[in-house]
Amino acid sequence: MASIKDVARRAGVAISTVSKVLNGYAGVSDRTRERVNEAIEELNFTPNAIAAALSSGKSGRVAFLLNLEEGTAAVDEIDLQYLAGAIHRARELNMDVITLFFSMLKDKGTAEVVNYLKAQSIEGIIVYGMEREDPFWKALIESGEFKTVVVDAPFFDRNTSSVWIDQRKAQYDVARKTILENENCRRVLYIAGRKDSYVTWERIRGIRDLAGELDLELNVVYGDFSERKARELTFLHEKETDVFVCASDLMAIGAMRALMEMDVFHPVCGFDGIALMGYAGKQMNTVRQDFFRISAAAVEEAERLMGGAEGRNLVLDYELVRMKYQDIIR
Amino acid sequence: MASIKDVARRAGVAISTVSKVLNGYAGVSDRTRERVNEAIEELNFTPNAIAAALSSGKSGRVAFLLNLEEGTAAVDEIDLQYLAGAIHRARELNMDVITLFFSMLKDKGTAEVVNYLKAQSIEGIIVYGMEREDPFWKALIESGEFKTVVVDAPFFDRNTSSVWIDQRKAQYDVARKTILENENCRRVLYIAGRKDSYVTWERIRGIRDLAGELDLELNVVYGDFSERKARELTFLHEKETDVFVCASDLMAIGAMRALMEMDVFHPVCGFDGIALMGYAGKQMNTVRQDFFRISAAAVEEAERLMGGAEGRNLVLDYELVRMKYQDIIR
DNA sequence: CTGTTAGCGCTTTCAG
DNA sequence: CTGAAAGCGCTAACAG
Repeated sequence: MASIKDVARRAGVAISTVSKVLNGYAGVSDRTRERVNEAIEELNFTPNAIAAALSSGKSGRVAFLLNLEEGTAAVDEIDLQYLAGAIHRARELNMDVITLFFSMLKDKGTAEVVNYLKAQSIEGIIVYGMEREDPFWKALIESGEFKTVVVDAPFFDRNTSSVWIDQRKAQYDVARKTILENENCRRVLYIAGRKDSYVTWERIRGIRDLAGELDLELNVVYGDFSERKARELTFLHEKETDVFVCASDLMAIGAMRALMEMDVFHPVCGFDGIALMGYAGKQMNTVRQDFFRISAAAVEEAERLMGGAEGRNLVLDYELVRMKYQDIIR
Repeated sequence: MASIKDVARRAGVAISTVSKVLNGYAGVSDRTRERVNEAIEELNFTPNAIAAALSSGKSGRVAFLLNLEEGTAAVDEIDLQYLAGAIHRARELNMDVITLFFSMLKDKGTAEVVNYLKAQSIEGIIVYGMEREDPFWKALIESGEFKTVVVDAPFFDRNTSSVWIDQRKAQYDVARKTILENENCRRVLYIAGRKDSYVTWERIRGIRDLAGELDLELNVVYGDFSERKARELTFLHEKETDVFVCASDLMAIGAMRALMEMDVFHPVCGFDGIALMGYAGKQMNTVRQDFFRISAAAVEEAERLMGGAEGRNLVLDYELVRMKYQDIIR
């Protein structure tokens, strides 16, 4: 591989000049810049990212921390979209993302993890699906060692940003749409997610807003994001329920299956907009979160923080959609 | 962060000695080694991986190249297991894996990609799902610039290894089991995968072996790993078929759905062992490939190659299983 | 605007 | 067995 030295020699300039050109710094005459670019071209030179990182002390490396649960197809889809979004955007921004699994770290102490990440020259962390009370993350964030972007949890400070959609409003919207589209929807069963999840609470607030506004009879139960549990809860509460509002598509599928088995109809709505939903064999309203874009935004936000910006709460928008059967093609 | 210098000073030795201890080289007395280790301990020192990489010219970095197709839940599951396996093993081996998507590279020329990877100090590549005639990979591999591990394709040379299960035998086994467990299975519809996929041909050889041995009437059709196509093919051929042997679980699901819709029974068997299979609502035999382990093996193999070993063909084993309904939990 | 120079933290000869 | 010293390829003052 050609090095910056070769380029400098070829262009007849000093390596610092080449460096300036490479990094787009001012203070290089057009003619010199041109000659350098020519030399770069001719030598097919690409700067060595590792050397640049060591020298500048800036690696542009972000750890992408996934909290993989037991292999579940729906979650796989979401996680993989998160990953794809992050990797694509990172590539565009010339950053490195190092994918890690939470399970690889959680049994270690904060100090050890901080050490590991610093040894890897990781400057930023992107965390998905943080839980309400998560001492591990809290400690890591509060160590102040890393720029952190938290996806789907409202945690931000000087060097931490949060990125998510307005869960409360989204839940309100999708439920409202579903209820207004159908007759006789006074009695709502709200199948919420896991209690320890931040989004769960936001979404509950959304359905509560709606219940207050439309004077609905609201029953909140917890399905823990499980299809099976949602199915069971649906059987259990069918008699006293008009409409089933679910905090995830997977649970909505569970609810719809139960209804199909009982051979009764009630409107159901979901949340997320996963492709797997098609398996319910019906249509339903849902909130389409663009995980790819959310994740891309998280990477951008990480870059912003690494550039010295202050943390903030970044709220992205969402879409209400009616999902139909989708063929699953491999 | 403490540096090697701090450790050296604290232990009262030279940094080169510390380096030797860090890398487990011989030629350090026990007493010195001990003192160094103490100092490391006390300073909570972890060597800077970037500096080590720059200095030694060995980054231990592997690009993990996923060929994501249009988001399909079943593939998501497989890809994520591949990814998880690779990342875990890499962490254990103290390697870095950089996840990349094929789609990010395929529109670039080989030279450009080689350059990019080298700039990132990537020494090894792990490729999944290479196709039969893939000029891009062929060129990349033949550039000889990287140690390559090819998963699920029989491509190996001096610095390329292939890792996979014996697809031919696995297909033979699972079909044999299914046929022997059931009566009247003389007429076999084999729903193969994509023609451009290596595994497709191996699996076809497997079913051919069996057809020859048991004197079956074999009809091979191509379902392209698509559930929908398998479903259509099943409708089309039901009359003249006794047993449906599918080259993937997803296609097996498609076949089973068609049979359920026609309200007829025929044995069906699949391939892969994905969890999604439960959605068929029935049981079926399948080949369980442990994607996690395959991927871990691929990473190990990459390390072996980077250590100077020669490429080889590594064949892992598999399991025949009868999959049942699995709850999908988020 | 351009070039010189001193590192970044570690590895790796090579003398002692 | 131990230590001094020369880089790895690049960045970033700092002189000119």
